[in-house]
Amino acid sequence: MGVKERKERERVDMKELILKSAHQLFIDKGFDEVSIRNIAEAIEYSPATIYLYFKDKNEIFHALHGEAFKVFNHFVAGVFEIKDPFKRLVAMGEKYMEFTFKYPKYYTIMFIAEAPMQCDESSEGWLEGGRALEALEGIVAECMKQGSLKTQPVKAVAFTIWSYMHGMCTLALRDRMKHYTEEEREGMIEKSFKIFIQLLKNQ
Amino acid sequence: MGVKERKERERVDMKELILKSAHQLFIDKGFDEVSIRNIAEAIEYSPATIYLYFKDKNEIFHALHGEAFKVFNHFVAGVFEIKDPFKRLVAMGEKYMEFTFKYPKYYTIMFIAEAPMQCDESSEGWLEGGRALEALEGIVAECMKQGSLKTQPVKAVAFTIWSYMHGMCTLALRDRMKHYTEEEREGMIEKSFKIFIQLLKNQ
DNA sequence: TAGGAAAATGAACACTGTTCATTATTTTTG
DNA sequence: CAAAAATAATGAACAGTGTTCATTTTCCTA
Repeated sequence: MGVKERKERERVDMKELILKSAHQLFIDKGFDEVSIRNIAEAIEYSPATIYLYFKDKNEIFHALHGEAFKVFNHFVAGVFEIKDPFKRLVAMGEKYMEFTFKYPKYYTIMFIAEAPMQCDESSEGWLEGGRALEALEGIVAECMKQGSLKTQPVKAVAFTIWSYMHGMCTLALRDRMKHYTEEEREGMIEKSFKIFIQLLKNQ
Repeated sequence: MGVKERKERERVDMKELILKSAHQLFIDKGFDEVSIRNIAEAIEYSPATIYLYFKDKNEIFHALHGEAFKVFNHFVAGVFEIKDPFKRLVAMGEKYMEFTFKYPKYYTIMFIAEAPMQCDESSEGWLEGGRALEALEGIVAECMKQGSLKTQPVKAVAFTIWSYMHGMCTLALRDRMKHYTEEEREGMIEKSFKIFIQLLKNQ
């Protein structure tokens, strides 16, 4: 009498199949450029079938949003091996940039795409994202304890750092550095990052 | 024999009519949400007519991109009255934020929307944008001369400041501050801005 | 094996940007 | 002033989008 159980399994499998396919297409083309029909074709089902497993395209967005944060957290996990908190902070920043340019579509869905607003903050993506932010705040707090950062409200400092990293990454990602010459552009991010680190340190 | 001249005038008028209409719709709804048919309907012409005056929707994007930067430059123009360069820098940052939240659609087209790539850097928008960046660099240079900023490569420092401002504004604009409670969110931007100013100053 | 539930689908709806042959208007010419 | 040429505007179409729903197919149970 395990029919119900099997059906449930099949349902989960189907959701995963859709998501896996959407995921792949998404990395290649970006969310807006992937259509329900694309996904349907890839898994050899009718477009209407997708709607039996996901309410709408936004619900697929959600799932990918969560996925992206998981990939991110996994990607930066290595830096927590670093003992010195300030070095860890710097490494975190470097990893952040690396992630941005390695997975621009992920970055877009995580931080740039207009958020699917009906979602509760308890969704996979926001939870996973919150974890990343808490990790940053943890490092910042440690730095303050250690004395490598001036003691100030931890959350606000972490937010300041995040803002800077995010700003720089998105300016580059969205091609808003045309004002700089080719050569300038090359080193600008690197230089700026060093300057910002110095700003933080020299307090 | 002023027919040619009049026709040219009419052509310019028509382009302006289209743009004016597109502009209004755009501010209300954003670029992606405005369709050629919307614009056509607003000016009481057929959609096909639009294509006699603009190559495609992207060319309209361009024009709006330029417009947005003009509005921006006009919006922040007041700060140049301020004598003290560091105070001018701070005022500039405040105006930047004010602009962002007052004209989110403008901000989006200026800095967030995927840039229309076929465009040469000599387009209206980039020129006007370059002017804004140069203004910032000018202020930064003055601050260094005055001693209120540590002497460092001007362009890189200006880019660092811009990155921070841009990052914070886009995180807010794109609703990526859900991790903070309502009360936190209120003051977070303000606090962070103060922290950043202090970071710059205390060198 | 028949009947009912569940799953999958084809076709449609209302949109989108864009093109192009056709029609309407305006200007020039005989 | 009328005919011809040039210009301007359009309706209809194409290929695409997200989404819905009546219909069909598949599966499970009695």
